[in-house]
Order: sequence, then C-alpha cells, then structure tokens
Amino acid sequence: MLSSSSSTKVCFNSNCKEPLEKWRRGWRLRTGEYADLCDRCASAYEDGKFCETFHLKASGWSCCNSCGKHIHCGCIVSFHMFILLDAGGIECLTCAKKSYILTPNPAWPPPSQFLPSQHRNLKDLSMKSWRIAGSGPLPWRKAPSFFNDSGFQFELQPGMPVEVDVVHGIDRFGISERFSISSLEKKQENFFERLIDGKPIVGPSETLEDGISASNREEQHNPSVASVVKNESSTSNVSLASAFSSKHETNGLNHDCASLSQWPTLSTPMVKHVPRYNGMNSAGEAVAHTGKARGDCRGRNQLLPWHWPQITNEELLQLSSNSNSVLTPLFEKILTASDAGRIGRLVLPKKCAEAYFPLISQPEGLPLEVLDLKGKEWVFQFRFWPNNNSRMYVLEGITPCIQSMQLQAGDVVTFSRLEPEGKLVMGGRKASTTPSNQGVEATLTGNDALAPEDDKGKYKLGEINSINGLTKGNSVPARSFPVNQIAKADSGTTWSEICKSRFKVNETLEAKAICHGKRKNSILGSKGKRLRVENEDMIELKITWNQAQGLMRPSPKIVPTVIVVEDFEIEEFEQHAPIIGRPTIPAIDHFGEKIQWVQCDDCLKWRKVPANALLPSRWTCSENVWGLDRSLCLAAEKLSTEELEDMIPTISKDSCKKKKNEKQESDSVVAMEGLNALANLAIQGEEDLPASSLSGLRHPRHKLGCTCIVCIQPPSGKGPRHAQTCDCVVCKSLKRRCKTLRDRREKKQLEKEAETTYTEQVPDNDSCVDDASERNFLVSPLKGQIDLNIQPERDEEVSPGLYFGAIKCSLPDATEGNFRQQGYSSLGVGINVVDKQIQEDGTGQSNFSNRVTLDSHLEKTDVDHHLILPMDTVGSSSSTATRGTLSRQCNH
DNA sequence: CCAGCGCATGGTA
DNA sequence: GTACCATGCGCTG
Repeated sequence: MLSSSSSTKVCFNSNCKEPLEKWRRGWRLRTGEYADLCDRCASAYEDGKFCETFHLKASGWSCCNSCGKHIHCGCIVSFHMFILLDAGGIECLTCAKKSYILTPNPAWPPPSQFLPSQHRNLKDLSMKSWRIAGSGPLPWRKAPSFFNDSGFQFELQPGMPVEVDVVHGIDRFGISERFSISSLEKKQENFFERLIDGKPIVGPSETLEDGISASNREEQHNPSVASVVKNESSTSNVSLASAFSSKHETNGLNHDCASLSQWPTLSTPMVKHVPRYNGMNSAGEAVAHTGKARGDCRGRNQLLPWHWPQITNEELLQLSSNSNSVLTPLFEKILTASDAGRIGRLVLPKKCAEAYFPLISQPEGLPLEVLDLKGKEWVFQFRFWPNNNSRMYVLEGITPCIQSMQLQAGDVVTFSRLEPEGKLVMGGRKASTTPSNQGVEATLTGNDALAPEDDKGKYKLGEINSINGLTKGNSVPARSFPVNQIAKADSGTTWSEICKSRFKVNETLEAKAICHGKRKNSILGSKGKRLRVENEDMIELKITWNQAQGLMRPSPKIVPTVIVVEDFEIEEFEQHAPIIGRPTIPAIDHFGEKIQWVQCDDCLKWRKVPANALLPSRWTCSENVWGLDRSLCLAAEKLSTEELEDMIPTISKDSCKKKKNEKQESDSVVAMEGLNALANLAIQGEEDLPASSLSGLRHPRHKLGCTCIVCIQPPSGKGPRHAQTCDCVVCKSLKRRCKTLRDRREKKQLEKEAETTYTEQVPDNDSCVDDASERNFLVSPLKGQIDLNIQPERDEEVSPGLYFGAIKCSLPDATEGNFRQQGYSSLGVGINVVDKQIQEDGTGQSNFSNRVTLDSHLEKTDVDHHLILPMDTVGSSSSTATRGTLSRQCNH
C-alpha cells in the first residue's frame, strides 16, 4: 500500500473528505491512478465493506441470486464483485466462482445502468501523465493504462451490449481496481489464480474431463487472445497487458503468447484487443469506448473495425522485450498513399485520435514522442485541421519513421501504448506479412473457427463465402468471441460487416467478389478506386449483370440448362461456356435481313456476317466463311466509313429511347463503354495494361508526366485552365482535331438535312448524338489514349472543343438480350472511328488499344449487379460458366 | 522552383 | 443526409 504524506489532500471518498496526512490506496480510478483514502475508508474498502458503509442509501443494490448477498451494483468500488446473469439478476463473485463457466458472459447492460448518475471524479478522468515531447505531463483524455492491469480488453459495438466474461466484465469500464490491491481482490485471489494457472473455472454443466470447456474446445482453432492475469503491484513485471491473436492456441495455452510472458496463459476467448475508452461523460455516465472521448460524447460510435489493433506477436516480442513494460494496443491504420507519401502526414482516424491522443484545442497541436519497434524515439506533430465542422487529425513528420520501417501504402501502422512509461509506440506491419491472415488482414480473433484458415493463414473463397453465408443477417458481438457466442448474439456488428471491413479483399479476386464495396477494402482508400482498375496482376471490371451477360456469347448450338435463382433465370453452360466474343455492329442489310458488321483485326476492314454468327474475340477476314469474296484482307470493304457512321445513330436510337426511360440504362451506357473498352482491349489481345499507364503519380491512369488534358487539369475541375489562345502542344493538337471533326460534322449535317425523315425521328434533346455521349470518349492528344474519365459538363468548360464527338452511338438494349446477339460494341466502334480520325490528322496512333483507361464513369455506373472480371479471363472461356438471363431488371 | 501548410473537395460508408 | 477521410491544390516561404 502506498503511503505518503501531504498537507492538502482529502480523502477521496466524497462521504468522508477527511484531510489526509497519510493516505492509503483505494480503488483504481479511470485515469489509472488510485483513490487516496483515509485509514478508515481504506480499511472499509479493503474489508469489502466500503459500499455497505458509505453507499448504503444509494440506489443500485441488488442481491446475489445464489446467496442473497447484497451488492452495490454499478458502484465503482464494488463493480467487480458481481457478474450479470443471463437470466437476469446478479451473482456475487464468490457464487460465480462456483457455478459460472468461464466463457464470455452475458451481455453487459449499458454502462449507465451501473454507474451513479453523478460521479465526483470527473475532474480526474482526463488526468494522465502522457509523454508529450517538450512538455510535461498533459491531460490525457482517457485512462491510458486502465486495461493494463487486468490484461483484458473488450470492445463495444455501437449500441450493442458488451459481452464480457467474469473477469472482463469487472474491468469493463475501466473503473476497477487492481486485483491485488484490496481485500476485495484478495477474495478473488483463488479465482484468479485458477485463471492464471490456466484452469478455467468450469461450470458443472459444461465441465469436461480435461477441464476444458466445450466452448474452449471449439475454440481450439481460435486465434483467441491469451490473457495474462496477475496479482499486480506497482512494480508489475507482467510483460503483456494484452495478448494477441494466435492460431496456435490450443487447450488453453497460447503458445505464442506464453513465450512472451512468464505467466501461463489462459484460453479465454473473450479477451479482445481493442482499445477502450472508459471515460465518463459530463453527466457522469460511463461512456463506452467510443473513441469519442469528449465533446459530444455521443458514445455510440466506436473505433471502426479496421482500426482495431492487430498487433503481431513479433511486435509484441519486440515491444515486450522490456519485461517491465506493458503494451496496450490502441489502434492501427492501413497506410494510404497520402500517408506514405512525401507529405509526411498521417491522417489519423478521428475517433482514434480523439480517443488515444492528447486533447488538443489548437490546430497547431502538440509534438508527440513516439517510439518505434526498435525503441527509437520519434517526435511527431499531432495536430488537426478544421474540416466540415469537424476535425481532421494528422500526425506530421512521419516520413522518416515510415521510411525507417520500410512501410508503404497498404502497410499497416499500429499504435500502442507502453506502460508504465506511457509512451506511444508506433509499429509497422507490411501488408504482405500480416501475421494471422496474410491475405486477410483481419485477425478474426476468436472467430476463425468459422472459416478455418489454410496453412498459410489465408482464407479460401468458399470459406469466406461460408462466413458470409453463415452469418449474413446475424450479428456477432465482436471479434473475440467464440462461435457459440456468435450464435447467441443478437445485436452489434454483423459478421458481414466485419468481413467486409477486415478482409483485405484486394488480395484476392475472390475476396473482392464477395466483400467488395467497403471503403477500407482498398489499401488505397476511397481515391484508390481509380487504382482499383488495375491491380498488379489483374484488371477489375465492374459491370452490371445485364452488361456481363451481354458480353457473354454462348455458342448458338449449345442449349443451356436454365436454373432459377431468386427469380433470375440462369443459363448454365456445362461444357461450352460462353465467351466474351467480338463486338460487332448489328444491322439490317438491303434485303431486310439481320446481319452484323465485324471488323477485321488485321486490316480493320468491316465485313458483313450473319446476325447469329458467333465470333471469337479475335477475328480476321480469313475467318469470314459467310462471304468468301471478302475472306481476304485484300478485298475491298463493302462498308464505307460514312455508311458505318450513319448506321451508328440508327442503331443507337432504340437504346437511347430506352435510356430516356431508364436511368440505369443511361448509366449503363457509360459503363458499357468502359466495359467494351476493356473487352475490346482483351479482344485485341492486350491482356496486360502497362502498369505505368495506370499508375502514374499525378493521375493514376496516366504515366507520370503525362500531359494529357486530364493530367494537366486539376482533379476537381477547378484551377487554372488552358486559355483559348493557349498554343501549347496539347491545345494545338486538340484544336486541330476539333477542327477536323467540326468540318466533318458540318459536312454530315448538310447531308442529313436532306434526310428530313430521319432527323425528325431523332430530335436533338433525345438524341444519343448529344455532346455528353460524344464526350464520353476522349482521345488523348499525345498518346492516342481513350479517356473515359471525362466529366462532360466540366470538361466542356475546360477547353471548348477539346472533346469532340468521336462517335455517335449508344448501346443496344442489353435488357432485351440483343446485345449479346448483336454484339455491338459502342466503344469498339468508337475506337475505330476515333482511330481513323487520328490517323487522318496524323496526330494519333493507331495502336491505342492498350491505352484504354477506365475510371470513375465506370465506377459510378455500377448500379446494378456487378461482375468483377479478371482481365485474364476476359476474352477467354472457362470450362463452366453461367450466364444470367434476367427475367426482370435487377433493381439493387 | 520546390516543399510544406492549410484548406477544399469529393468519394464512401 | 451526414460524417469521415483521402487527396489535391493554392498559397506561402
């Protein structure tokens, strides 16, 4: 017991307030400090009679369901003396020891239920010495070391009850004492000793021969957390305050963590390594860990799953090398490109920053000392910017540290706190070396039994599916609970959410297909969507279901098996899977027969083939078995360019009308264009986009230094623009081509004026030959690139005339299934027309196909079901495939 | 011209 | 509709 002298202190007990000359340590405060009590109060506390003495008239007394003992529930002093029972009521710990199985406890009621409405210690809540560079102790907004002592950690899901175990529940809100410092704790000594000895207290109903509960057995594969409980003193030598995921944990022993600690570990599945905020709000109510430690104290939110710390055993080994130190993982973050960039600013998740970093009121913030895993000390500037009535917290000057850890975008930085030093520790983890799940970033603590990992710690598609399938619609409390608890959970974060947020789905295409759509899935963040177009080894295409089936071209001879899944008819091709065929232009010849025009890959001439012809992705004149006179590239082209261009608007009329009525269809057009771009790309045998063309720094889709209009334009569309009089290479090139185009359009307009009937059918405001449609394509002035990343409205402003109506087309009605038959590819046509145009003015390159770029247009249009196709599958067929024929329009 | 700061913007959940 | 946050740009030194 601590004893010291002072002339100003008074007893911490508000009912006492006796001046203290000497004081004794009482219960632990939320700040990590201890209540200083006078002898009398301390004695009462140590005897376990504090509440009986001082809180007898307070509300919140309950009787133990077993022995009837009165316990002051909700009081910080006796907070750990009872547990909540599933059936309601409480049980004192003594009884609980006898009857309670050591598995996660029932849901923990809202903290406010357990705490007095007012708490006198508000002023203490944020007092914690924290190492701030160049300054003395600063107020800390949470009790940083609260969970060091117990070694248990929990997490709260927004608005959900917290599942805790006996021990954890005690310390759930961080208002517990250290177990060893009071008689109350002494009373539990045996209890905890048993825990320490790795002998879970097993209730009679679930006792197994070897003393391992059934749930524990189930969790043998769980990377659940080893817990270290110790009768701890101020000179604790507990080396681990928390333990971490380990898939090697079996039979109650976490071998990994056991090596890190002198204490035997316990296979309790309920420990979670999630930082908690254990503050109280201004009303004195306990605030669940929210990361929202002040201000609004909404308390509903919590650190997002992707910020849950996933510290590795290696890190633990490093950090815990000092056996006197206790490591408390706080949070982690996947480095974005910005974080890892030269700017040297790490954007901190707001909740994390507010929960775990010092309170700062000025944007200038504070210098913060941070240790890395090697023990090297860094000083970062922790600050914020006002942002949308909020704040954006950043850690500045992290570049050297990031570099020293050899981290880059996609890697993970972890923040922990080293106690008792109170130092912030910044660790790093390569994205490819995530300890538990390399491909799955999440440490599915405690839940791995749901989807067993393979030897390499990776989840297989089916397993992920099973996860989703198993828990879809269910809710799981959080990560570290065993399977049997998941089934019981009725609120909280759904597993699918966890899955979505925690699986680094960009690692595998399969994972993408399943868990796509979560922002954090991308290591590159929201802006990474552009980069998602290209991964290292694949191209991701997002297309709608309709569009996908439109691209699929099954053999007309093959009759598919039709199955119905959720009202959708799915054509299943067992042997001859549909292929992504060659885009063609459907048309009607002079005899009124349906035909399609297809372009030869070699000579680029257009050939007429039957409407039902199924063409491979690569097609040349030599394969023209329908027109032997045109089976050689030397043969003249029947279709003139003018005829072709005239045909295009005719084709597009129907789809335009459709587009007018269906917004989705409108969106699909753009998506389809992008899709066709890539499809065409694949068709032309360019399976590998040059990485540099897509991963430029200035603009992800262009090479570094690219001077195309997109790259030289501010991303927001604002900023300096090229003047009308600008004579730079870009502008000159564009102007020249625009002039050429205008001339051609004028010429065509004159021609069409004679065809009044046609023009009447295509009113201007309903035409697909509008500017927007035309501007969906951009030929990069220098590279011959086709850029789909055009914002027509904005681009129009940038440089009038920069974008020209390269083609006049739209899409056939995919919903009618004729796209597949018609094989019409707007982009394919567009490309060729554009290409010809380029060749005409001599500024372009004919080989544009490998520079097709996709971007947000494609992304924005994924309003329907999506298929994500790896590039290497485009243009090829698989042994088995399904092609959905929508019996109705998907409306999702 | 460059680097960095601070803010604005837009995408995503 | 709102909050968060990734990122780009203008401004300044």
